[in-house]
Amino acid sequence: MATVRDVAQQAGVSVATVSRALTMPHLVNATTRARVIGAAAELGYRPNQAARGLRSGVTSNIGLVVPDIENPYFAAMTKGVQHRARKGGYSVFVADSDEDVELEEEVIARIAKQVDGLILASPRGSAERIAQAVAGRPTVVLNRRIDGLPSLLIDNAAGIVQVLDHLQALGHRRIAYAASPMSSWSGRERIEEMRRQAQARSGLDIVFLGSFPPFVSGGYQAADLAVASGATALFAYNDLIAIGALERLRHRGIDVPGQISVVGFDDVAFAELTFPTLTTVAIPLRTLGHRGVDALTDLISGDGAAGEPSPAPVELRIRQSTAPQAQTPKEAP
Amino acid sequence: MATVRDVAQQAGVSVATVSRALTMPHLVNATTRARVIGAAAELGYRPNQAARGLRSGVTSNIGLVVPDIENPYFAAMTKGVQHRARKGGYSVFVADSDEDVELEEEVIARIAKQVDGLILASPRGSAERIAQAVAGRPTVVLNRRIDGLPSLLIDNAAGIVQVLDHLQALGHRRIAYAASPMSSWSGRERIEEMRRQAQARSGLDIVFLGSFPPFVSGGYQAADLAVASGATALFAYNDLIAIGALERLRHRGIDVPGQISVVGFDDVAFAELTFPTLTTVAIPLRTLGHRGVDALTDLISGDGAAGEPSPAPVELRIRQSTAPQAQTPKEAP
DNA sequence: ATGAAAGCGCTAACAG
DNA sequence: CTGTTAGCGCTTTCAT
Repeated sequence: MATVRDVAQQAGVSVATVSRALTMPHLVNATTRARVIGAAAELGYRPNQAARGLRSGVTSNIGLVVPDIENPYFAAMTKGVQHRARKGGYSVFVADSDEDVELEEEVIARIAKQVDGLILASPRGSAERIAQAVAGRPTVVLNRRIDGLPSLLIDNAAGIVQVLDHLQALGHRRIAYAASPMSSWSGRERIEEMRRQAQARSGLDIVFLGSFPPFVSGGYQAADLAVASGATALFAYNDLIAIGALERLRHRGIDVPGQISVVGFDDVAFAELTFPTLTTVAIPLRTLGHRGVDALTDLISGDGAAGEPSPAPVELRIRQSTAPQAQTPKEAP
Repeated sequence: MATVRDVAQQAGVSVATVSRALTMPHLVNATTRARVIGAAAELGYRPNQAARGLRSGVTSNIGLVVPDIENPYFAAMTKGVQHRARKGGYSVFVADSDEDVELEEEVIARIAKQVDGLILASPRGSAERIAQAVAGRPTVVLNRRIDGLPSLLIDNAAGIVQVLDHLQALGHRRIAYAASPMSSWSGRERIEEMRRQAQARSGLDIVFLGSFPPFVSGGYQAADLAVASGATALFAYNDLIAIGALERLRHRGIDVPGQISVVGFDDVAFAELTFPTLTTVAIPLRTLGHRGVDALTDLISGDGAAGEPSPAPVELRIRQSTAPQAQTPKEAP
């Protein structure tokens, strides 16, 4: 465990010079700099970030808070954050709150002092309490708006419009929407847009179902209700619900998309591996993670932050789970 | 950002007393303790772990290194680690090495000084260089053996025996094995056991295919080769390959399990959502994460470590992707 | 361009 | 039981 002192001794200079040679190379003579670098390499010296942070206020760490790292939605975001963070020289604390809002504040408090900033991917939980938990730390929020904190949003409304356009074009006139709990920010945003569209579109009958837990299990419930409602298409709050519905419908022997079309939202990794493959709205999850890190570093360095960026575009991925309404019950194309 | 000093002032005691009241409550008078706790709460004081670690050598942080956080296999392990770590009062640095061995050493070096210990879930990469990168830090390795480091293994051999027993009982006599690259430790362990079983079992013909990348894409290749080999069953190194094979076979119109049975390994979350659902060997991934944290804390505190623990048991989960060899090509039961 | 010294927030010795 | 002091490893004035 070599320290600056060891390197200084080895190089025959003071600790201050070692520090300078490593962090502000231009302030030190080329020859001595080389000696220091050499000594550091020889001893396998790695600076102690904690000590560095204590003195300078810069930890080169960021914190990421997710409700469930095993959920492919958050796993993809995390991947994006990790990737960009590494490139920026940051290490990342990942805090999994286990879907527990109380725990979320606790884990935030635990890491807050050890990071330069935080990225929150917390769809649930009270905005005020979250805002208060991060108290002062530079913080970016993903796919949610919290007053006073910069947010990176996605264009939920556009996704919904694309889905409804698609389903209407296929001749569907009665569509079931499987909503998430209203505790979810994007759940609220999506259902509001659905309501708006239900008003705006004539000849379209939207049946609101739920709420359902935004997991595969929620889809089991949603499928039965959708069938009972007489809808010819089921649009789920997210892919997990849609995937659960697919499974339930298969168990019941109801053909998708022959008898009912199914659409998800998010385009998680497995959406193209289901049977039938899932038509869904692709969110740039990895990119959102990238942009989260970028926004955070901007925030930390004080520059940028020139107004909220526009919501990230989404894209409808048409796969096998949707087909024309009148199609005879056979395999999808 | 309240510090000990602020709390001390507020409570009318010295900083040392504040520190004691918070970390060794039994050493301080009940009345003053209450005053300190009160003052701390009032000011919203949270100790700076970095400073604490610098002085005491205890950071209450652990590091977890995975090749790809988005891979459901590692996501599940991570979940287990997170969960247990939180209960133990630890925060966790998660380092995603992006499947890059060089990067792995780099990220380890970056976090090593900020943690009390490391958990490595790195199937690839040179054992020596890894052992050297963690140099001195308490470290536990998951599902891999590295000389000099405590390992938590799983019973790969038992899993393979169970699969082959199962397939033989179903009448399969010619089985293709889709291997992973030999850079993977468990890949080597599994193929060795397959070779051993191929020798030991008479009347069983094992066709070794590959290696294939241990991802869904690898399954596309494996499926075609398995079919061409005349095998009636395909046993894949892991679930991702198996899932890829399932998809490829479906595209080719080859019925599973009617024409060929498919078996995976790992039982990742998605394995029971494929079509047909995947017969596979369940590894207690979450539990492995738990045990990793436990082993690490034992290692840190010096106690325990009484010899290597026995490999974690695995369990064959028979689902729809396997059926008797002679079965007529129709839907699985 | 370099060194000496102070100090980030905290805990561990050492007194009392 | 409590306060004083030193110092973890590092960066940053302040001198020189």
